[in-house]
Amino acid sequence: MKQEFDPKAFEKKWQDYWQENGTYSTNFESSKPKKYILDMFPYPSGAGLHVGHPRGYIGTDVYSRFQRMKGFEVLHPMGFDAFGLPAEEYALKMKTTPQLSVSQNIQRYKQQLEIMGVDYDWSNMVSTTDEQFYKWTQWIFLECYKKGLAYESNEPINWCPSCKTGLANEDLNSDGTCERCGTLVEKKPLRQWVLKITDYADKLLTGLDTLPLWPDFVKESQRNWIGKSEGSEFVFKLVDANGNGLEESLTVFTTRADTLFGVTYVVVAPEHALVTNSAIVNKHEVLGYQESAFKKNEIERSNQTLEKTGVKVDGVFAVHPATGEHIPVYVADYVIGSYGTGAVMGVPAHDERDFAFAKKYNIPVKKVVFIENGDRRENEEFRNGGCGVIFDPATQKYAVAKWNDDGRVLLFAGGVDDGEDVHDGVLREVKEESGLYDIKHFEWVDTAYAHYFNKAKNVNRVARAECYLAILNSADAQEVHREPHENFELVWMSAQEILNHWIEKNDSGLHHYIHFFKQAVARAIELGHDAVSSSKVFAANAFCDDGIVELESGVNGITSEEARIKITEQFGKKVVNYKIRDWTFSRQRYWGEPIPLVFDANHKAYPLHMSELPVTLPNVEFYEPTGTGESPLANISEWMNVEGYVAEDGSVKTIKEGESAPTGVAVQKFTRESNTMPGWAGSSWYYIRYIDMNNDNEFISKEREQKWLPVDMYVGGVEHATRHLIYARFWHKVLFDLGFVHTEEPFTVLKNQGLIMASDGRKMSKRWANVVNPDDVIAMFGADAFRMFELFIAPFDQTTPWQDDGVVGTRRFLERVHKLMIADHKEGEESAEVLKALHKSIKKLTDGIENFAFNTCVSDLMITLKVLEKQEDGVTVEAKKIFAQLLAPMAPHATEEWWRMLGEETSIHNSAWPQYDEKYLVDDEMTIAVQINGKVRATVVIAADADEAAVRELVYAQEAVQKYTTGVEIKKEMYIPGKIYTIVI
RNA sequence: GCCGGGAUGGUGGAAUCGGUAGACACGAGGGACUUAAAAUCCCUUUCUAGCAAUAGAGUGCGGGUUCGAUUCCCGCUCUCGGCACCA
Repeated sequence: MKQEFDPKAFEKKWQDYWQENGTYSTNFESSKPKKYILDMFPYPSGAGLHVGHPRGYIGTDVYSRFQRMKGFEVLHPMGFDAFGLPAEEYALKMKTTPQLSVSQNIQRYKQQLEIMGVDYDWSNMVSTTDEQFYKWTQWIFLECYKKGLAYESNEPINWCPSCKTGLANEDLNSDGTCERCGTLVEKKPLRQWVLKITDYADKLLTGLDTLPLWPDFVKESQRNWIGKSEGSEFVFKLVDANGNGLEESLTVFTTRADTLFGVTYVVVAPEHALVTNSAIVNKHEVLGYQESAFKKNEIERSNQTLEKTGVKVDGVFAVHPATGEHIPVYVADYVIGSYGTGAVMGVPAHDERDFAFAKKYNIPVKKVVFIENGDRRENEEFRNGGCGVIFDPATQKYAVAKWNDDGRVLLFAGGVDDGEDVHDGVLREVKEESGLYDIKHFEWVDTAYAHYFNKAKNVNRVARAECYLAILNSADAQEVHREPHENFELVWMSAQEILNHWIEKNDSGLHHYIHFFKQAVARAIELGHDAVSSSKVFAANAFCDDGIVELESGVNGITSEEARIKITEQFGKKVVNYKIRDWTFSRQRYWGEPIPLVFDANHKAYPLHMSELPVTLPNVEFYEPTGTGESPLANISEWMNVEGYVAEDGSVKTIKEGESAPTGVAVQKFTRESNTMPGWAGSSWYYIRYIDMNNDNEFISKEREQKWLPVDMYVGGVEHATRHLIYARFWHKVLFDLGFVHTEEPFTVLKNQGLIMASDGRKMSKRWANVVNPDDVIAMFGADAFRMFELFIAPFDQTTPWQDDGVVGTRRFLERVHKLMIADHKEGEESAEVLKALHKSIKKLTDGIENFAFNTCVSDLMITLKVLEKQEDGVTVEAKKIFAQLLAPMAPHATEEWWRMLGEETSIHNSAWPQYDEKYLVDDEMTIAVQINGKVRATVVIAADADEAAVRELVYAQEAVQKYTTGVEIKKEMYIPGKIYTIVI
């Protein structure tokens, strides 16, 4: 053993030793309990790994080493996801074939992982591009096909003109550009295979509730992506300009059935079938609009700030399902053709988008949902009433009642007598209370329901209050006779002053006044009377909250929730909608798994027989995408065209050279499906294959599946929160329903490693020239120091910047450990101090590694090392061994070296994880902080079993305590055992 | 806009069944060793005042509960992520 700590001298040696001796190989038939620990396998790009990538691999490496030492049979495999666009693009750029470049990239990745000393068993590695692997990817596709989950479609799909392939929704950025190249995708009708993931939408959603050990944000992202929305559908019959019924009708989807009576128009997406209806009078205009809408790209269409556009459909009217009213029909591209029914009911009063549209096209706004203020109470007495917002155009001020007792400012308001018309009643009250009789315009603005307690009468009340806008002709006031309890006077204020006053009061009882007032002012501005109020604060808008719905105008209403149920039952039906779309599974590219189907002369599709798998990719020189909607494979006639026959099970068997069909079976010509699968296919099930890599007969044997699934710990990047993790869960659930796997979910625990940013705060990227290469760090500091720093840098799941000069800290630590290890052993009994430090450390590390709290584990070992280092007569060999074992998962090379040096003959990584003994953990004395008025003024050290009286005596013996307590009255004191003695003076 | 995280020294971060804030590490400053430098070792390092003892302030901001709040409650700000004209 050298005196110097020299990682270069032993790292490679042990890496070779571990591989040669199968130190980490998995015994699948072991009787030990299993732990399946999995990394999201990398996509081997040409750039290699930077220091951010291995963070997750190091985390699972530590975790799997720990579990192995704890006695589990561990499966911690690694592989490569290498089909798909990026690999093909890279090969094209390098003027080579993807077969070659992928195998080179895999070699490079493998090397980089190897020098980190990660505990993969490389003899158990998968690549999605291996024929023996994708044979089973094709098999799973066929199972989906046979179950009716794969269908051929010619619907317009996302087409990337640059990548020359169709893409799934999941392959797009949120702005509608291609995730690969940033090009705007087009909608293009294309023959394609689609997987019915929507059949599993509900299972994918409810399954999330069975995954308590997944990060919440991942589950939330998936819920968003699936986008379940429960609502109602209503059918609007259509009539022509003469009121004659048309054959077609219009079905709309809404989550706000309670607003049905507020519908003043209906609107369809440009894609909607109605657009081509023969009854339309302004066909030219409507089709022109459709064309211009199709030309808009996703960015333009999805830009909410963009003004809404649309065209009225002349000659066709919709019949309101409840009122029978004939209402106008529009085409507008703010309606999404692919969601719901592609048609919506327009409720300007209660939907912001409809409001904006209605304002632009002068469509009436009809309010049917009214704000509800305060909590519902028992035995409420119903009252009708209202209030007035009084505006004097001459002074541009509003009249309000200022109460003399508390200075509050309120609207002029009053109750309406039984039998009296509300409009007239409120007008009368407003005049009488304000004394302002010369009103030229009096208009209803809104209604509210307010719950309150009337102190004077001692009753709970709910008031239906109508708010009116009153525009004065003149502000001459008549003298008002007020009752003693009407202790207020009229004051004039600007709209902003009144609003500020109410906002300051922060009185929930005023909420509906603020709601009323804003609308009244907005209306005054709209009518051209108020020219000074800020239009931003007083902008007219839609009321989109739930409230009270009046099914008949002016009649006491029901809640939105009740109304949705009632209206849906009466006029429509309940419907559930999902945002998630079926999975576009065809790629018009070379580098992917061929879809194992063939077509006969009539383009009837047949699955290939199991014996035909794998359908291998032909090796070719040219594989550029064609852009025609077929993959380059379509041009390889010797591959495309096969002779075969339909077997008994309906699948097709091809006839190879020297073979012939069974007698009596008709031989036909077939053409292969030329599309290939998307890059996500192989990664949707690879975790299953690791368990039974070399099984030629099944994708996994029943026994191994039963024993090894599900994955116990799955670790990877946050970027896979939706796509990969939805696809994999989807296939797993399909395999579950087919009886091939026994669990409904594939991954029990999911953890995401945080990103490591460059030290400049940006993402590490060639583009910014800020990439730190792990090979360089390892060359300088050694693999163990690198690994430890990756663990130490921050909590595992937290994004954090890389620090170039940080690795030196863990390197120094290892050098100090080395010094300790090579020092002479202490003979005889270990000191109590060392035992206590070690056992505390065992406890801390055991909990810490289990919880992925690696950063605090590293720091804990540093603290423990300090205790060991300061022992003047050294530490025993047993203590050194325990310390090495604790460190072994994080620093596998150095600890292996020390372990052997200390006389062990088998690998430290197969040794048993140390157990702590509670008896070493108890302290014999405790430190109590003394707080005086909440501030720590002293600490006392006393025997751990001291009682309160003893503590108190010691506390008051402290000079620092006496300084504060002498001659002062002690108001309160208490002792929180083992922690705090607190005194209040 | 809706939903979900986060905010602590010069830096990365530690401590949350409420109980001595700043562990551990980097960096910085000082010292030892050395002809010198590197490496190593020791000391200091939240801010303000003070030679010091010490005092005051302090966990994004404003309130509240409590003997005591980084931790719990209410109201905000900023920031990162997911979804977004999804009716």
